[in-house]
Amino acid sequence: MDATKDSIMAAAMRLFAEKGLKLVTVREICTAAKVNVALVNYYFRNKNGLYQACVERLFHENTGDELCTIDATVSDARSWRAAMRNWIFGFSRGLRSTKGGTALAAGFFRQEVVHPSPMCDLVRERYVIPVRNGLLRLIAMAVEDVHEQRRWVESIWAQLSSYALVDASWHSVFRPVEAAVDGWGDSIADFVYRQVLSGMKYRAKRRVR
Amino acid sequence: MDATKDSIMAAAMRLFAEKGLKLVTVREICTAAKVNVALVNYYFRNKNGLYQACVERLFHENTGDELCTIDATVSDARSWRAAMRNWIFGFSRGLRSTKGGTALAAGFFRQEVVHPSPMCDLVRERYVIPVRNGLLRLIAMAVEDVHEQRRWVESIWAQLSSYALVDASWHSVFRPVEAAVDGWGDSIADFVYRQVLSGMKYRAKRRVR
DNA sequence: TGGTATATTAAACGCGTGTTTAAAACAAGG
DNA sequence: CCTTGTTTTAAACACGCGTTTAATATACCA
Repeated sequence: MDATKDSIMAAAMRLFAEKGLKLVTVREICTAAKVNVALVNYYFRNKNGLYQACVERLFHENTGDELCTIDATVSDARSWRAAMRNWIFGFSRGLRSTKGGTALAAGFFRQEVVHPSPMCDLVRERYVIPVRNGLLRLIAMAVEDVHEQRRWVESIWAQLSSYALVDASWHSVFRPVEAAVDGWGDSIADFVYRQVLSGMKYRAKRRVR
Repeated sequence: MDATKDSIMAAAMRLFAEKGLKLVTVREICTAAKVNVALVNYYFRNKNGLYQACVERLFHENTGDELCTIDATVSDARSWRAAMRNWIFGFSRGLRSTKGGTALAAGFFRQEVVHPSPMCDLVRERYVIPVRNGLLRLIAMAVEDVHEQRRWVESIWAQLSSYALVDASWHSVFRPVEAAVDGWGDSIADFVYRQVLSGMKYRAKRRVR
Protein backbone atom coordinates (compact mmCIF):
# COMPACT_ATOMS: atom_id res chain seq x y z
CA MET A 1 0.00 0.00 0.00
CA ASP A 2 1.11 3.53 -0.71
CA ALA A 3 0.41 4.72 2.82
CA THR A 4 2.82 2.13 4.22
CA LYS A 5 5.50 3.02 1.72
CA ASP A 6 5.15 6.71 2.52
CA SER A 7 5.22 6.00 6.23
CA ILE A 8 8.50 4.12 5.87
CA MET A 9 10.04 6.82 3.71
CA ALA A 10 8.99 9.59 6.07
CA ALA A 11 10.58 7.89 9.06
CA ALA A 12 13.63 6.91 7.03
CA MET A 13 14.27 10.42 5.73
CA ARG A 14 14.19 11.87 9.19
CA LEU A 15 16.45 9.21 10.70
CA PHE A 16 18.91 9.08 7.80
CA ALA A 17 19.21 12.88 7.92
CA GLU A 18 19.96 12.72 11.62
CA LYS A 19 22.27 9.71 11.86
CA GLY A 20 23.35 8.72 8.38
CA LEU A 21 23.01 5.45 6.49
CA LYS A 22 25.16 3.17 8.62
CA LEU A 23 24.14 4.32 12.08
CA VAL A 24 20.42 3.90 11.46
CA THR A 25 18.97 0.40 11.77
CA VAL A 26 16.18 -0.99 9.67
CA ARG A 27 14.34 -2.00 12.83
CA GLU A 28 14.66 1.57 14.11
CA ILE A 29 13.02 2.93 10.97
CA CYS A 30 10.23 0.38 11.05
CA THR A 31 9.51 0.99 14.71
CA ALA A 32 9.21 4.72 14.02
CA ALA A 33 7.00 4.03 11.00
CA LYS A 34 4.98 1.44 12.95
CA VAL A 35 5.37 -1.24 10.29
CA ASN A 36 6.89 -4.70 10.11
CA VAL A 37 10.65 -5.05 9.50
CA ALA A 38 10.22 -7.13 6.39
CA LEU A 39 8.33 -4.39 4.58
CA VAL A 40 11.43 -2.36 3.88
CA ASN A 41 12.73 -5.26 1.81
CA TYR A 42 9.33 -5.77 0.22
CA TYR A 43 9.09 -2.18 -1.01
CA PHE A 44 12.72 -1.11 -1.39
CA ARG A 45 14.71 -4.34 -1.94
CA ASN A 46 17.07 -3.54 0.93
CA LYS A 47 18.37 -0.83 3.24
CA ASN A 48 20.50 0.74 0.53
CA GLY A 49 17.53 0.85 -1.80
CA LEU A 50 15.53 2.71 0.82
CA TYR A 51 18.35 5.19 1.30
CA GLN A 52 18.59 5.68 -2.44
CA ALA A 53 14.86 6.34 -2.66
CA CYS A 54 15.20 8.92 0.09
CA VAL A 55 18.00 10.76 -1.67
CA GLU A 56 16.08 10.80 -4.93
CA ARG A 57 12.99 12.13 -3.25
CA LEU A 58 15.11 14.84 -1.72
CA PHE A 59 16.01 16.01 -5.22
CA HIS A 60 12.49 16.11 -6.57
CA GLU A 61 10.64 17.45 -3.58
CA ASN A 62 11.01 19.44 -0.44
CA THR A 63 14.08 21.36 0.38
CA GLY A 64 16.19 19.80 -2.33
CA ASP A 65 14.44 21.84 -4.94
CA GLU A 66 14.74 25.01 -2.97
CA LEU A 67 18.48 24.76 -3.29
CA CYS A 68 18.50 23.69 -6.91
CA THR A 69 16.27 26.57 -7.99
CA ILE A 70 18.61 29.19 -6.65
CA ASP A 71 19.80 29.88 -10.18
CA ALA A 72 16.29 30.87 -11.23
CA THR A 73 15.90 33.46 -8.51
CA VAL A 74 19.37 34.70 -9.34
CA SER A 75 18.75 35.27 -13.04
CA ASP A 76 15.58 37.17 -12.21
CA ALA A 77 17.57 39.77 -10.35
CA ARG A 78 18.01 43.22 -11.82
CA SER A 79 21.56 43.79 -10.63
CA TRP A 80 24.62 41.81 -9.65
CA ARG A 81 24.16 42.83 -6.05
CA ALA A 82 20.60 41.59 -6.04
CA ALA A 83 21.60 38.37 -7.73
CA MET A 84 24.31 37.74 -5.18
CA ARG A 85 21.96 38.55 -2.36
CA ASN A 86 19.39 36.15 -3.76
CA TRP A 87 21.95 33.40 -4.03
CA ILE A 88 23.23 33.84 -0.50
CA PHE A 89 19.81 33.98 1.11
CA GLY A 90 18.46 31.23 -1.12
CA PHE A 91 21.28 28.90 -0.19
CA SER A 92 21.15 29.75 3.48
CA ARG A 93 17.40 29.35 3.73
CA GLY A 94 17.41 26.20 1.63
CA LEU A 95 19.83 24.57 4.04
CA ARG A 96 17.83 25.73 7.03
CA SER A 97 14.41 24.80 5.74
CA THR A 98 12.83 21.99 7.69
CA LYS A 99 10.26 19.29 7.05
CA GLY A 100 8.53 18.16 10.19
CA GLY A 101 11.19 19.64 12.43
CA THR A 102 14.14 18.09 10.60
CA ALA A 103 16.44 19.91 8.17
CA LEU A 104 16.48 17.14 5.58
CA ALA A 105 18.75 18.59 2.90
CA ALA A 106 21.26 19.78 5.47
CA GLY A 107 21.10 16.46 7.27
CA PHE A 108 21.81 14.30 4.24
CA PHE A 109 24.52 16.71 3.16
CA ARG A 110 26.16 16.53 6.58
CA GLN A 111 26.14 12.76 6.62
CA GLU A 112 27.51 12.41 3.11
CA VAL A 113 30.24 14.93 3.78
CA VAL A 114 31.62 13.08 6.79
CA HIS A 115 30.75 9.47 5.96
CA PRO A 116 30.24 9.13 2.21
CA SER A 117 27.71 6.47 1.24
CA PRO A 118 27.44 4.62 -2.09
CA MET A 119 25.09 7.45 -3.11
CA CYS A 120 27.69 10.12 -2.43
CA ASP A 121 28.74 10.49 -6.06
CA LEU A 122 25.16 11.23 -7.07
CA VAL A 123 24.84 13.86 -4.35
CA ARG A 124 28.08 15.43 -5.53
CA GLU A 125 27.39 15.52 -9.25
CA ARG A 126 23.71 16.33 -9.32
CA TYR A 127 23.46 18.55 -6.30
CA VAL A 128 26.57 20.01 -4.68
CA ILE A 129 28.68 20.76 -7.74
CA PRO A 130 25.89 22.46 -9.75
CA VAL A 131 25.02 24.72 -6.83
CA ARG A 132 28.66 25.60 -6.29
CA ASN A 133 29.12 26.32 -9.98
CA GLY A 134 26.18 28.70 -9.86
CA LEU A 135 27.95 30.64 -7.15
CA LEU A 136 31.25 30.49 -9.02
CA ARG A 137 29.68 31.97 -12.14
CA LEU A 138 28.30 34.84 -10.12
CA ILE A 139 31.62 35.54 -8.46
CA ALA A 140 33.48 35.36 -11.76
CA MET A 141 31.57 38.46 -12.86
CA ALA A 142 33.20 40.50 -10.15
CA VAL A 143 36.55 38.84 -9.51
CA GLU A 144 39.19 38.30 -12.16
CA ASP A 145 41.81 36.05 -10.59
CA VAL A 146 40.72 32.46 -10.75
CA HIS A 147 42.28 31.53 -7.43
CA GLU A 148 40.61 34.46 -5.74
CA GLN A 149 37.31 33.30 -7.26
CA ARG A 150 37.71 29.92 -5.65
CA ARG A 151 38.65 31.39 -2.30
CA TRP A 152 35.43 33.40 -2.40
CA VAL A 153 33.38 30.34 -3.26
CA GLU A 154 34.95 28.51 -0.37
CA SER A 155 34.49 31.46 1.95
CA ILE A 156 30.80 31.93 1.23
CA TRP A 157 30.06 28.22 1.14
CA ALA A 158 31.85 27.51 4.41
CA GLN A 159 30.11 30.26 6.31
CA LEU A 160 26.62 29.46 5.07
CA SER A 161 26.85 25.69 5.44
CA SER A 162 28.59 25.84 8.79
CA TYR A 163 25.44 25.26 10.84
CA ALA A 164 24.22 22.53 8.58
CA LEU A 165 27.34 20.51 9.25
CA VAL A 166 27.14 20.26 13.01
CA ASP A 167 24.94 18.06 15.13
CA ALA A 168 22.16 19.79 17.05
CA SER A 169 23.97 19.17 20.33
CA TRP A 170 26.60 21.68 19.18
CA HIS A 171 24.15 24.50 18.60
CA SER A 172 24.77 25.92 22.06
CA VAL A 173 28.39 26.44 21.06
CA PHE A 174 28.03 27.44 17.45
CA ARG A 175 25.27 29.95 17.82
CA PRO A 176 24.54 32.34 20.65
CA VAL A 177 22.06 31.02 23.17
CA GLU A 178 20.02 34.17 23.37
CA ALA A 179 19.59 34.51 19.61
CA ALA A 180 16.24 33.41 18.30
CA VAL A 181 16.39 30.26 16.18
CA ASP A 182 15.11 32.00 13.07
CA GLY A 183 16.74 35.39 13.26
CA TRP A 184 20.28 34.16 13.65
CA GLY A 185 20.47 32.31 10.35
CA ASP A 186 19.37 35.31 8.33
CA SER A 187 21.72 37.57 10.23
CA ILE A 188 24.60 35.29 9.24
CA ALA A 189 23.48 35.40 5.61
CA ASP A 190 23.31 39.16 5.80
CA PHE A 191 26.77 39.26 7.35
CA VAL A 192 28.17 37.21 4.48
CA TYR A 193 26.41 39.44 1.97
CA ARG A 194 27.94 42.56 3.47
CA GLN A 195 31.32 40.83 3.51
CA VAL A 196 31.02 40.10 -0.19
CA LEU A 197 30.00 43.64 -1.07
CA SER A 198 32.85 45.23 0.85
CA GLY A 199 35.39 42.65 -0.21
CA MET A 200 34.77 42.51 -3.94
CA LYS A 201 35.37 45.20 -6.46
CA TYR A 202 32.47 44.03 -8.54
CA ARG A 203 32.12 45.38 -12.02
CA ALA A 204 28.98 43.83 -13.45
CA LYS A 205 26.29 46.16 -12.17
CA ARG A 206 23.36 45.48 -14.44
CA ARG A 207 21.26 42.62 -15.73
CA VAL A 208 22.78 39.22 -15.17
CA ARG A 209 22.88 36.92 -18.23
CA MET B 1 53.91 -4.51 27.45
CA ASP B 2 54.16 -0.85 26.59
CA ALA B 3 55.01 -1.51 22.95
CA THR B 4 51.73 -3.41 22.49
CA LYS B 5 49.72 -0.68 24.18
CA ASP B 6 51.32 1.98 21.99
CA SER B 7 50.74 -0.06 18.89
CA ILE B 8 47.04 -0.34 19.67
CA MET B 9 46.72 3.36 20.42
CA ALA B 10 48.52 4.38 17.26
CA ALA B 11 46.23 2.30 15.07
CA ALA B 12 43.18 3.37 17.05
CA MET B 13 43.91 7.08 16.78
CA ARG B 14 44.28 6.90 13.05
CA LEU B 15 41.11 4.85 12.54
CA PHE B 16 38.98 6.78 15.03
CA ALA B 17 40.02 10.06 13.38
CA GLU B 18 39.03 8.68 9.99
CA LYS B 19 35.78 6.85 10.81
CA GLY B 20 34.69 7.82 14.29
CA LEU B 21 33.95 5.69 17.34
CA LYS B 22 31.00 3.67 16.13
CA LEU B 23 32.11 2.88 12.59
CA VAL B 24 35.48 1.45 13.64
CA THR B 25 35.53 -2.15 14.87
CA VAL B 26 37.81 -3.47 17.59
CA ARG B 27 38.95 -6.22 15.26
CA GLU B 28 39.84 -3.62 12.63
CA ILE B 29 42.07 -1.79 15.10
CA CYS B 30 43.73 -4.97 16.30
CA THR B 31 44.39 -6.18 12.78
CA ALA B 32 46.04 -2.85 11.94
CA ALA B 33 48.05 -3.00 15.16
CA LYS B 34 48.88 -6.69 14.62
CA VAL B 35 47.72 -7.76 18.06
CA ASN B 36 45.07 -10.06 19.46
CA VAL B 37 41.51 -8.77 19.83
CA ALA B 38 41.36 -9.44 23.55
CA LEU B 39 44.23 -7.08 24.26
CA VAL B 40 42.13 -3.97 23.82
CA ASN B 41 40.02 -5.11 26.77
CA TYR B 42 43.10 -6.13 28.72
CA TYR B 43 44.70 -2.69 28.41
CA PHE B 44 41.74 -0.33 28.00
CA ARG B 45 38.80 -2.12 29.64
CA ASN B 46 36.69 -1.79 26.51
CA LYS B 47 36.25 0.06 23.20
CA ASN B 48 35.04 3.23 24.88
CA GLY B 49 38.01 3.19 27.20
CA LEU B 50 40.34 3.00 24.23
CA TYR B 51 38.56 5.90 22.56
CA GLN B 52 38.78 7.90 25.77
CA ALA B 53 42.51 7.21 26.02
CA CYS B 54 42.91 8.42 22.43
CA VAL B 55 41.08 11.68 23.07
CA GLU B 56 43.12 12.33 26.21
CA ARG B 57 46.36 11.69 24.38
CA LEU B 58 45.24 14.14 21.72
CA PHE B 59 45.06 16.84 24.37
CA HIS B 60 48.48 16.21 25.86
CA GLU B 61 50.46 15.49 22.74
CA ASN B 62 50.62 16.05 19.03
CA THR B 63 48.34 18.41 17.25
CA GLY B 64 46.04 18.98 20.18
CA ASP B 65 48.61 21.13 21.88
CA GLU B 66 49.27 23.14 18.77
CA LEU B 67 45.71 24.36 18.90
CA CYS B 68 45.61 24.93 22.64
CA THR B 69 48.80 26.99 22.61
CA ILE B 70 47.43 29.53 20.18
CA ASP B 71 46.82 31.92 23.06
CA ALA B 72 50.53 31.94 23.88
CA THR B 73 51.60 32.95 20.39
CA VAL B 74 48.84 35.52 20.37
CA SER B 75 49.89 37.28 23.57
CA ASP B 76 53.45 37.44 22.29
CA ALA B 77 52.38 39.58 19.37
CA ARG B 78 53.31 43.26 19.31
CA SER B 79 50.10 44.49 17.73
CA TRP B 80 46.49 43.52 17.39
CA ARG B 81 46.99 42.75 13.71
CA ALA B 82 49.87 40.45 14.49
CA ALA B 83 47.92 38.76 17.25
CA MET B 84 44.98 38.14 14.95
CA ARG B 85 47.26 36.87 12.24
CA ASN B 86 48.92 34.50 14.69
CA TRP B 87 45.59 33.19 15.85
CA ILE B 88 44.27 32.59 12.35
CA PHE B 89 47.38 30.85 11.08
CA GLY B 90 47.86 28.95 14.33
CA PHE B 91 44.33 27.60 14.20
CA SER B 92 44.47 26.80 10.51
CA ARG B 93 47.82 25.04 10.73
CA GLY B 94 46.86 23.23 13.91
CA LEU B 95 43.85 21.73 12.18
CA ARG B 96 45.89 20.81 9.14
CA SER B 97 48.85 19.34 10.97
CA THR B 98 49.20 15.60 10.45
CA LYS B 99 50.69 12.69 12.37
CA GLY B 100 51.70 9.86 10.08
CA GLY B 101 49.58 11.16 7.22
CA THR B 102 46.41 11.61 9.28
CA ALA B 103 45.07 14.93 10.57
CA LEU B 104 44.25 13.65 14.04
CA ALA B 105 42.82 16.75 15.72
CA ALA B 106 40.72 17.61 12.69
CA GLY B 107 39.57 14.01 12.39
CA PHE B 108 38.37 13.65 15.96
CA PHE B 109 36.75 17.07 15.77
CA ARG B 110 34.93 16.14 12.58
CA GLN B 111 33.59 12.93 14.05
CA GLU B 112 32.45 14.53 17.29
CA VAL B 113 30.73 17.33 15.45
CA VAL B 114 28.58 15.04 13.33
CA HIS B 115 28.20 12.02 15.61
CA PRO B 116 28.82 13.06 19.19
CA SER B 117 30.31 10.32 21.35
CA PRO B 118 30.13 10.00 25.15
CA MET B 119 33.42 11.96 25.15
CA CYS B 120 31.89 14.87 23.25
CA ASP B 121 31.32 17.01 26.32
CA LEU B 122 34.98 16.77 27.23
CA VAL B 123 36.00 17.81 23.74
CA ARG B 124 33.63 20.73 23.93
CA GLU B 125 34.57 22.06 27.35
CA ARG B 126 38.29 21.49 27.38
CA TYR B 127 39.07 22.09 23.74
CA VAL B 128 36.58 23.77 21.42
CA ILE B 129 35.11 26.36 23.76
CA PRO B 130 38.45 27.62 25.13
CA VAL B 131 39.86 28.06 21.64
CA ARG B 132 36.74 29.89 20.50
CA ASN B 133 36.85 32.12 23.56
CA GLY B 134 40.42 33.07 22.73
CA LEU B 135 39.23 34.23 19.34
CA LEU B 136 36.26 36.02 20.84
CA ARG B 137 38.49 37.98 23.22
CA LEU B 138 40.62 39.10 20.32
CA ILE B 139 37.64 40.20 18.27
CA ALA B 140 36.10 42.03 21.22
CA MET B 141 39.06 44.41 21.11
CA ALA B 142 38.05 45.62 17.69
CA VAL B 143 34.30 45.15 17.53
CA GLU B 144 31.87 46.68 19.96
CA ASP B 145 28.51 45.09 19.22
CA VAL B 146 28.25 41.72 20.91
CA HIS B 147 26.22 40.14 18.13
CA GLU B 148 28.68 41.35 15.53
CA GLN B 149 31.45 39.82 17.62
CA ARG B 150 29.75 36.46 17.50
CA ARG B 151 29.17 36.69 13.79
CA TRP B 152 32.87 37.28 13.30
CA VAL B 153 33.78 34.34 15.49
CA GLU B 154 31.45 32.17 13.45
CA SER B 155 32.74 33.58 10.18
CA ILE B 156 36.41 32.94 10.94
CA TRP B 157 35.79 29.59 12.57
CA ALA B 158 33.62 28.32 9.75
CA GLN B 159 36.06 29.27 7.04
CA LEU B 160 39.15 27.87 8.75
CA SER B 161 37.57 24.62 9.91
CA SER B 162 35.75 24.00 6.65
CA TYR B 163 38.33 21.59 5.25
CA ALA B 164 38.70 19.76 8.51
CA LEU B 165 35.01 18.86 8.46
CA VAL B 166 34.82 17.10 5.12
CA ASP B 167 35.94 13.61 4.23
CA ALA B 168 38.99 13.32 2.00
CA SER B 169 36.83 12.12 -0.89
CA TRP B 170 35.34 15.63 -1.06
CA HIS B 171 38.66 17.40 -1.46
CA SER B 172 38.33 17.42 -5.23
CA VAL B 173 35.20 19.54 -4.80
CA PHE B 174 36.17 21.72 -1.87
CA ARG B 175 39.58 22.72 -3.01
CA PRO B 176 40.91 23.36 -6.51
CA VAL B 177 42.54 20.35 -8.05
CA GLU B 178 45.54 22.21 -9.36
CA ALA B 179 46.35 23.83 -6.03
CA ALA B 180 49.20 22.24 -4.16
CA VAL B 181 48.11 20.50 -0.98
CA ASP B 182 50.17 22.74 1.29
CA GLY B 183 49.83 26.13 -0.36
CA TRP B 184 46.04 26.18 -0.49
CA GLY B 185 45.50 25.96 3.24
CA ASP B 186 47.72 28.94 3.98
CA SER B 187 46.16 30.92 1.16
CA ILE B 188 42.76 30.41 2.77
CA ALA B 189 44.12 31.55 6.12
CA ASP B 190 45.59 34.60 4.45
CA PHE B 191 42.28 35.28 2.72
CA VAL B 192 40.47 35.20 6.06
CA TYR B 193 43.08 37.46 7.60
CA ARG B 194 42.64 40.04 4.85
CA GLN B 195 38.89 39.75 5.24
CA VAL B 196 39.17 40.52 8.94
CA LEU B 197 41.44 43.50 8.41
CA SER B 198 39.21 45.07 5.80
CA GLY B 199 36.02 44.22 7.61
CA MET B 200 36.84 45.38 11.10
CA LYS B 201 37.46 48.89 12.23
CA TYR B 202 39.84 47.73 14.87
CA ARG B 203 40.91 50.18 17.50
CA ALA B 204 43.39 48.36 19.66
CA LYS B 205 46.60 48.87 17.76
CA ARG B 206 49.28 48.14 20.33
CA ARG B 207 50.31 45.53 22.84
CA VAL B 208 47.65 42.99 23.60
CA ARG B 209 46.87 42.42 27.30
C1' DT C 1 -18.96 -16.36 -2.99
C1' DG C 2 -14.61 -18.08 -4.55
C1' DG C 3 -10.11 -17.25 -6.42
C1' DT C 4 -6.14 -14.68 -7.13
C1' DA C 5 -2.79 -11.13 -6.56
C1' DT C 6 -1.18 -8.05 -3.21
C1' DA C 7 0.05 -6.75 1.57
C1' DT C 8 1.48 -7.94 6.09
C1' DT C 9 3.11 -10.83 9.66
C1' DA C 10 6.06 -13.62 13.15
C1' DA C 11 9.91 -16.19 13.13
C1' DA C 12 14.17 -17.52 11.75
C1' DC C 13 18.79 -17.34 9.29
C1' DG C 14 23.68 -16.19 8.86
C1' DC C 15 26.93 -12.97 10.03
C1' DG C 16 29.66 -9.49 12.46
C1' DT C 17 29.93 -7.08 16.60
C1' DG C 18 31.99 -6.10 21.58
C1' DT C 19 33.33 -8.74 25.22
C1' DT C 20 34.74 -12.79 28.09
C1' DT C 21 36.96 -16.98 29.17
C1' DA C 22 40.32 -20.23 30.29
C1' DA C 23 44.46 -21.87 28.83
C1' DA C 24 49.09 -21.10 27.08
C1' DA C 25 53.49 -18.43 26.62
C1' DC C 26 56.62 -15.66 28.74
C1' DA C 27 59.68 -13.20 32.22
C1' DA C 28 62.12 -13.14 36.38
C1' DG C 29 63.50 -14.01 41.19
C1' DG C 30 64.33 -17.40 44.95
C1' DC D 1 64.04 -25.70 38.30
C1' DC D 2 60.09 -24.23 39.89
C1' DT D 3 56.93 -20.66 41.11
C1' DT D 4 54.66 -16.45 40.67
C1' DG D 5 52.89 -12.75 38.10
C1' DT D 6 52.31 -10.67 33.67
C1' DT D 7 51.27 -10.91 28.82
C1' DT D 8 49.24 -13.17 24.87
C1' DT D 9 46.39 -16.41 22.65
C1' DA D 10 42.40 -19.10 20.35
C1' DA D 11 37.90 -19.94 21.10
C1' DA D 12 33.57 -18.98 22.55
C1' DC D 13 29.68 -16.08 24.24
C1' DA D 14 25.49 -13.24 23.85
C1' DC D 15 23.53 -9.88 21.12
C1' DG D 16 22.01 -6.93 17.30
C1' DC D 17 22.29 -6.45 12.54
C1' DG D 18 20.28 -6.91 7.49
C1' DT D 19 17.80 -10.08 5.18
C1' DT D 20 14.79 -14.12 4.07
C1' DT D 21 11.17 -17.31 4.58
C1' DA D 22 6.78 -19.26 4.66
C1' DA D 23 2.48 -18.58 6.44
C1' DT D 24 -1.43 -15.44 7.08
C1' DA D 25 -4.42 -11.43 6.24
C1' DT D 26 -6.44 -8.31 3.04
C1' DA D 27 -8.42 -6.42 -1.16
C1' DC D 28 -10.68 -6.94 -5.41
C1' DC D 29 -12.62 -8.80 -9.48
C1' DA D 30 -15.27 -12.66 -11.88
